Amino acid sequence: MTTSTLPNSELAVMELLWRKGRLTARQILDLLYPDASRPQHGTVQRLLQRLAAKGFVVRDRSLGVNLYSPAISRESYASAQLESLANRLTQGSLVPMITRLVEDNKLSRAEIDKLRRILEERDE
Amino acid sequence: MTTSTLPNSELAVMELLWRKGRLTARQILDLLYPDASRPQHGTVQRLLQRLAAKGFVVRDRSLGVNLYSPAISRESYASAQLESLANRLTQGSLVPMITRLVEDNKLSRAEIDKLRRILEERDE
DNA sequence: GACTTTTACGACATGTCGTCGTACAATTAA
DNA sequence: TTAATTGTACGACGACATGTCGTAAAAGTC
Repeated sequence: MTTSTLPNSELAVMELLWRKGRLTARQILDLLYPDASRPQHGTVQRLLQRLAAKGFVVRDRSLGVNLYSPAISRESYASAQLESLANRLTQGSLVPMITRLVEDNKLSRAEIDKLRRILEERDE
Repeated sequence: MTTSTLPNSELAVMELLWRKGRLTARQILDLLYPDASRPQHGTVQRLLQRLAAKGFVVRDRSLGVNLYSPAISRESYASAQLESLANRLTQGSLVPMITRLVEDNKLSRAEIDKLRRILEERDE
């Protein structure tokens, strides 16, 4: 199951779905193009169709209108991307990347604390 | 400084440079296309040129031939990609991604231990 | 039944990727 | 020092991805 990387436009749609949970195409249109002067219907429909084809959204046809919801959580997508990054660059390990971030002080104290807590839970 | 994401072919070149440190175009050609039947010179040269344009490789012209070496370490590139991933998906935080990986048992005990050690060093 | 909304999808312009080939510069061999 | 070989730069292209419309058919509403 190769979780592909989504292009910006599709990610923007997922972003909305992740935030709101469940939307119609029209709602997405309104949120995505608030100042819509032109009829971008097609665009949204296309994006939704591509996302459905990739298995990222689920269509609920039971009502008259299609309701779209995420088929994958943000965390799943994000962690899959992280895994794929590690596989591509550092033999699947997170260690080199995180080491570097720590050395470069890219992680806040709070972030480090949270990470430590998470890692410790698996370690009783 | 937007560290762009490298396409596969360019990443393959960087992979060699990261491994070997410093190579001529010809060495890269031989390593990249061991069974080279066709004259892929141009391809490698093109890739190298694009990488140079993006600032990923350094050219050393001092000798007759160009010597190419990485301008960015694997760890820098990897951690920059990780940062960009976090910014795009989880408000810049690694916590949600790593939490998910831990919950899904995607991290080995060894990996978890290493990460804990790294995080603790910043914490005396 | 006429009008509006929704859906599906073809089309396309633009851009990136991976690859060649060719023209020119530099090196080496005769 | 010419000729042959090797190295460099870069234009060109097909293939495919991306972002966007438009339109035609299906569904729902008045």
